[in-house]
Amino acid sequence: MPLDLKANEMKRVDELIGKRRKVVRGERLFQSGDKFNSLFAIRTGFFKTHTSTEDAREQVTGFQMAGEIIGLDGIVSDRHTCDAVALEDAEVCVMPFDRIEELSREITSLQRHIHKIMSREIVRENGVMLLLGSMNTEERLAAFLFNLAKRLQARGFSPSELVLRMTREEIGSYLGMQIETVSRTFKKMSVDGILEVNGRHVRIVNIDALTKMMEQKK
Amino acid sequence: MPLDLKANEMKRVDELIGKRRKVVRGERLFQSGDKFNSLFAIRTGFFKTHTSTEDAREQVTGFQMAGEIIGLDGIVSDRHTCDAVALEDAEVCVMPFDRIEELSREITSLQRHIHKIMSREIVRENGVMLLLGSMNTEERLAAFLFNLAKRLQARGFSPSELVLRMTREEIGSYLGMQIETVSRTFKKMSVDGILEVNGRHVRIVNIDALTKMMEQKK
DNA sequence: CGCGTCATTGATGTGCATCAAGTGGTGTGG
DNA sequence: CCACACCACTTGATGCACATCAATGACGCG
Repeated sequence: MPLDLKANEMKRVDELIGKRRKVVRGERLFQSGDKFNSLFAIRTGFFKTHTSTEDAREQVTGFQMAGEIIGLDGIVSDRHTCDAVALEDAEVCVMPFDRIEELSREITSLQRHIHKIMSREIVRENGVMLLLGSMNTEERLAAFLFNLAKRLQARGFSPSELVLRMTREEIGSYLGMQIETVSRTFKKMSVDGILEVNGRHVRIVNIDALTKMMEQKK
Repeated sequence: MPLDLKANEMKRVDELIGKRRKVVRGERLFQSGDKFNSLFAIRTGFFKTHTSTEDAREQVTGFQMAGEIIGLDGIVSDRHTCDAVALEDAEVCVMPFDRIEELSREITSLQRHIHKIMSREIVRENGVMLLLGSMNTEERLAAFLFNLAKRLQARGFSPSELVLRMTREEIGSYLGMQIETVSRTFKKMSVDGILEVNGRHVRIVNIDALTKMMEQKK
């Protein structure tokens, strides 16, 4: 999201996001129970976040790519309530939340920016609830791919050539379906001429059919 | 959540929440597409929020009771993205968001408070995603009732005597299940001696069994 | 280049949706 | 004040979408 600042403000925001941290593939940026100190802005790489229950059940709650913010879950209780795992080597900006609050008291546009980021996450999760609560498996996978494509496009990548960074299992967890069902649904969509699927390489052949598939009647 | 203020701060926050609005049962407090101006704090009554798609599909995204805040979805795009409907006659405080931001630039504890409210909503939605994505119908209903009971208890009501303000259909929409399944699951839990169910009057007889039911293995 | 992880594919089972019918409670108008 | 209509809910019968079980195939990377 855009955030226009005056030169002197820019400088102060820059120093806020000065510290960097590298996270190698498979490593956790934070995990449930960790003390919350900072938000993280992804510079490069790809993450998943997931919650887990005592009985070892896991639910992937989101996939995040460059330019997105993770860690918002930690604010409410000063502890993180989910895990963030790098799905490929990544680098993040560490943004101490105290400093964010301090600065956003002075820089109105930053304050608004933070609020929008949090609101956007709420709206995003509303969308996932809609997906999980009322769509069948085909619609879910279509919505998932469409969303990925849009985000890649916004970053200047091709919206039709996707390289999935997550396993079928992680997709399944996110979409509330079993790994075999994910696989079969990919197959069906490729038989139907909507996708070309080759492992983690997915090409969207018919974007119109894909969008229609998201809103098919039950 | 607690919010301790000095006397002069208190006064200013008080005037922020000065304006009231009554919403009769069935009426919408706001709906998708409405311009976003204010957050709403529920003084009395009970609400549901739901999203809808073009193809008329609806998903209840939450039920809110006295003391809770609604409208956070509107911040990101300056428009509401869901509907808020009163399930019983209600009164809310109208809190202009501009004023909230203004004040929270001056009152640090208010600023933190707002951030926590938004983060809490994010965490709550994570929980719903877990529920929708990985629990069976019994577990979902158990989790739903347990959550309601906790919130009522926090407000000084009995945690075992519930009067549901929503229909079976609304419960079903929230939990991603059909109305008949909601009904049958209530029945089963009452046969199992966990609940006593009489229409919208529900008594939790065996809270231990209820909590165990939330974490049964798949 | 071999081994383990990830993905595919087929066969079978089942939890929940769907279809269908009926009950009870509540408000309304004759 | 009763009869009717309407709505929310329940209950039973049936079907299907997706889970589960099982086996094999194909990478990717160390």
